[in-house]
Amino acid sequence: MSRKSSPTPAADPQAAAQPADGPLDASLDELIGYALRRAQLKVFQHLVSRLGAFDLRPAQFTALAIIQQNAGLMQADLARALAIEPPQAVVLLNKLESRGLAVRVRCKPDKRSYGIFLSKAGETLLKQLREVAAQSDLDATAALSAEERQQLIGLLHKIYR
Amino acid sequence: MSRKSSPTPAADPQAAAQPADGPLDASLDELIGYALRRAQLKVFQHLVSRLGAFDLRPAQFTALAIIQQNAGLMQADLARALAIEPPQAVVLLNKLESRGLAVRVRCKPDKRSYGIFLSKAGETLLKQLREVAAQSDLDATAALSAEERQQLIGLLHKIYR
DNA sequence: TCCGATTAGTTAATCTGCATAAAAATTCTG
DNA sequence: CAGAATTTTTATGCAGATTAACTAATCGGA
Repeated sequence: MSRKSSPTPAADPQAAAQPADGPLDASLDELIGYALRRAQLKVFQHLVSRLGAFDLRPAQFTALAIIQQNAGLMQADLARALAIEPPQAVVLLNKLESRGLAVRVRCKPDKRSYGIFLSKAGETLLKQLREVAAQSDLDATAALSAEERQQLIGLLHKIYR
Repeated sequence: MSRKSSPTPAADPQAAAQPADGPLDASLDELIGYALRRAQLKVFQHLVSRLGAFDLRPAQFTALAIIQQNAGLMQADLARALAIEPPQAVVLLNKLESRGLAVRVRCKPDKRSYGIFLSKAGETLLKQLREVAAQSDLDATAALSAEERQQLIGLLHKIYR
């Protein structure tokens, strides 16, 4: 029995899987949100399987890219950039650091915070990961032409910019 | 390590407290997967907040649409269509049934399985929900023109079809 | 017919990801 | 210097999802 009266239904970050493939139709294909979800799921899962070879998850890959692009940033900045809460940034960084991919460096002026940097190994790995991700992207969107990909990127940017 | 010649340029807390779209760049914007995820997140969260008024989540809305479009289907079919595991379909259906939106009807030839149907109330609500979802879609993609929306839908369909 | 294998659905235990809250350390301010 | 504010960390809890195990019903051959 579900005794879930749900007093606060609004704050719901990541929800369950919505769509799928199969013979069944939901007659929802004209909704951008529905199409977005299904396409995103496919591309995402593709990337997950590729990053699995490195025992990494997409969020960790993204974190590495953010750290490289903003070397020396603080954890709070990283959390904001990833749209996660600070405690999550801690566990994420712990993993990256325990693998020797990133390092926390105490800030001289403010000893509360750290500057975050990629290690040499992190830099090297990230370079590989970028190639892997780019290839995964191409594979997952093999049905599109190069122009269509650019078109799609442009449209998506308009939505979230 | 490396050159920290620029003394902590990360001191850029920024007033814009927007989650995923902050001042920080990940240099990942040319990846379709990255753009897809960010756009999907925005549109999805928009829909979540709209459906919150009905105490429903996107997966439940999708389930209603699938049930309507495939009246009499079995739970295993529903699970497959939603890309979820059977136990999850049970929870989902329990919720819908306890709200009087869907019904399980014992199959005559095979008393193990049920046929799933929308109730009258389910039909009525789904009609509303389709309008809500369509409006949410438009709101979340207000930056796009009508043509661009059609273009986008077409490109997305190519990815997941 | 009867017994084993299979299938549909359910239940329960567990895992995971994420959020909220509180704690610890440091800095800032008046 | 005392108190407020901040950066990070720890602790706790919750909702969603997966696996394994259980029940009930059907099927298939000896």
